[in-house]
Amino acid sequence: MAIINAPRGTRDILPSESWKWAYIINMASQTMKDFGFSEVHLPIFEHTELFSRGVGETTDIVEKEMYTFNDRGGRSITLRPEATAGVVRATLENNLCVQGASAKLWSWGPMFRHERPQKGRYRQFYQIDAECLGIAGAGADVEIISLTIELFRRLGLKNLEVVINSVGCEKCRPVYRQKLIEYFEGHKDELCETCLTRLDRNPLRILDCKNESCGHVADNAPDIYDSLCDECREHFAEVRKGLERLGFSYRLNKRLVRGLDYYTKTAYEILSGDLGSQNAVAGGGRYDNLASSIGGPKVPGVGFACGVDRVMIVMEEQGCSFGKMPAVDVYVAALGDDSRGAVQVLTYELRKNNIAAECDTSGKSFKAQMKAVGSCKFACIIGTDEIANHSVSVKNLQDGLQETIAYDDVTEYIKSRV
RNA sequence: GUGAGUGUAGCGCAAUUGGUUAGAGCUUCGGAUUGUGGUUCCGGCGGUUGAGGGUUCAAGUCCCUUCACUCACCCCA
Repeated sequence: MAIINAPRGTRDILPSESWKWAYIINMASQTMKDFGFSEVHLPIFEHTELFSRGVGETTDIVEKEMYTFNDRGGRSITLRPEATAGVVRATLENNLCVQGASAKLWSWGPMFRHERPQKGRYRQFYQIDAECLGIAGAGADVEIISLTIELFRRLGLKNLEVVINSVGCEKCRPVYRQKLIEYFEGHKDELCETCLTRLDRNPLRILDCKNESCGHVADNAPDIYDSLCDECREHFAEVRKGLERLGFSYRLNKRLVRGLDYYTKTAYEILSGDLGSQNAVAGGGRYDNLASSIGGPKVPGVGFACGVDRVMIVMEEQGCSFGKMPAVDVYVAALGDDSRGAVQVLTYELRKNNIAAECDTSGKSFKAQMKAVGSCKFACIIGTDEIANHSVSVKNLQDGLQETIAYDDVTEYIKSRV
């Protein structure tokens, strides 16, 4: 019988990598704390409706990428394809944003999208996510963008590009949408097949199409900046001013249309050239209508998601540091079977004192145990002599010098030296 | 969902135009005067060549099917 393997698009994060993941998450945690964001843990599955209404019925995510199933009660459940909808749901449900209060929340964990896997794209992938809810002003947008940039700065990522745009609001976007439809109607024969269906469903997405012919048509399409209402125009100007004040450089891309319907006003992405085709390490924007689209009051929000898998790829590619790999400091070796019990006792004693210690439990010979010390700093050796003297032979594995230490002093001896 | 490429030991690889019993290296395990690691030396374990079928005297090698992985399209983190 063939061995069962992990489902397509999933993978195991093994010891050789997991400590690097911990480094990234710890860095995120510290950065979030410095920016005043509080961590939340949310469900990995939600009612399907949350995403179909929140993310948008016509988005690729909802149309073809969700892991949806009926649970035993007949409810339609979906493994979260993104984090924002869940955070907004939790904020409303727990009244974190009532009476003018705002909430700054962050989270991290797995997301699920049924796509064909490739470099930097998995069916189960991990995102670090931050959301600022209840603040309509551009200051919140700037804070979120600066948070993203600062996280990457701390992680040591280089050669990133910040791309921003404004996609308008419920007042001005319909106007722009109509202009686009009128324009593209006149160039139907030059559009690709998918763009023809986008024409009446989501014409903004045509701007984003990478098809050459569509690109040429889109080059001459009406400019969104000519259609922005005063409020959106001013908001966008303030975001840009804020970014410049903080000394960030960025690129404007009026064709940046993100694949999720809930974005209003600010949309941005952070791109890396070291990722291959999937070049976004983070993306986000403002979503002032999301709360009301899932049945809540109108609560403005802005946030971002960062792909941990992709950050990892870029960091490896650029040779970034992940800090020190965790290592055991002390190896306790038994010389002769009679001392195996004493070895386990001493090992536990060291561990109780927060000293990382290891001993053999598989019956290895003394020689084999000594071979296993690896990168330890000290070896503690217990044989019949040591048991008789109530002592331990402690060998410094860096200089090879060995001392005999009274058993009761060993923990202190090691503690002061690791 | 579409396209291309790749599947040989735990890992990364080799095997002439199809030709004996598929090989080294690393890892692992054991050993080198029976109480002392990293280096070195010696040895052992390890494979239904992804799976199934076909062509052939003969298939890791050629053909078909299938599965998996990778990259790309699409879309995005």
